[in-house]
Amino acid sequence: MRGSPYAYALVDMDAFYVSVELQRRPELRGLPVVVAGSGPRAVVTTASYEARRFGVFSATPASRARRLCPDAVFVAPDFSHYRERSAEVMRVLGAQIERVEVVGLDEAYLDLSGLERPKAAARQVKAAVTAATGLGCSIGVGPSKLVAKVASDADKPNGFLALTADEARRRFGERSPGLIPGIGPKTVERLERRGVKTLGALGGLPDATLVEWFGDRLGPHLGRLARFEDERRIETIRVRKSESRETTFDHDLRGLRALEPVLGQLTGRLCEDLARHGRAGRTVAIKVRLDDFSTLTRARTLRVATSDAQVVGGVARELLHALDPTRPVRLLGVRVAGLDEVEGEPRGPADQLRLSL
DNA sequence: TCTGGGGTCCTAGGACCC
DNA sequence: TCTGGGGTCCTAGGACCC
Repeated sequence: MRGSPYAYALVDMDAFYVSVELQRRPELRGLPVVVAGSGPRAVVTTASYEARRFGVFSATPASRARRLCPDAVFVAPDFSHYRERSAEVMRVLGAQIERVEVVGLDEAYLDLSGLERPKAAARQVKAAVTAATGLGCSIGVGPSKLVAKVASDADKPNGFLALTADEARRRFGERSPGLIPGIGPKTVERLERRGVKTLGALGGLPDATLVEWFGDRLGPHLGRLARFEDERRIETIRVRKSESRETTFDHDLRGLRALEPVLGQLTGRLCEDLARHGRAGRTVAIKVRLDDFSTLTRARTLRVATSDAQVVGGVARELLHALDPTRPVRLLGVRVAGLDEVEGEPRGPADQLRLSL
């Protein structure tokens, strides 16, 4: 990118799950299609652009989606299929560009730094993805991940937009801070309460003010984001730090008697997958969401990492008994964290010596 | 008819150590 | 007795992302 030694692209697959389903069921093309679970508490995973016109988006409760768009075709999600199609897409990206950071099933950053014509390279990637998979994508290009991401969001579906940081500031200066990934609804509200309604206004605030409002780390960070200042680099390898299984009940459950078998099933699934991948962790945690949507977590850290269902299950059960929720429970989850630490043993002086050598 | 599932990172406070 | 300061580990909650 002009003036910057760095260049990144963000590739975002257009309505990915829906697009994948439409390839299997082409007769649905042009119709409002919604990928969503079937239970009473299901939410929309992805909505086709036709369905979005009715106000149906990702995370819309399925019941509400039905009301907003009674003619929509509902399709049950098939994540193992989406994972396969995602791998196909990522293989195309990897064949075109050396350094790729996969962000989710439908998103990836490309490092275009050092290429003579980064924009041309990104256009070529877009064509290659569609040629190889038949799926559409939108690509943003910029001198930082942030500019690339916001540019990709600004021109979709089937979009392509390259911006400098300066161009991004000018183009989005009057837009809400919520446009920036990392500035969510809570922060937008806190800003609005203080009269800050645009990215331009936020970016122009003195650090001292932002520190006063949001603390000495978050405050200045928000200012930098608003000015599209972003130093993050591509991370081609991500180490998973925790793994969890959780479930929301169709109807709330009450009492340990009802919850315990579910906890056992969740633990079984989690530990089986952990063991299969040779992963283990030291911290066992449970998560309980009550009928009022408040969420409680309890955790205990062990001396030794484990993926043993008996061990994890025993700790999880103890945590649940100690918590003993009296209100009806709508969600129960179990998590193992600390997966990235040294295998097995706690860190004594000998380990520290070994690690420092 | 409210609000999935799987993650990451940050903050704040307490315990504990030197 | 009127009271350090820094560092690490841990827990709980919360914001946010795809």
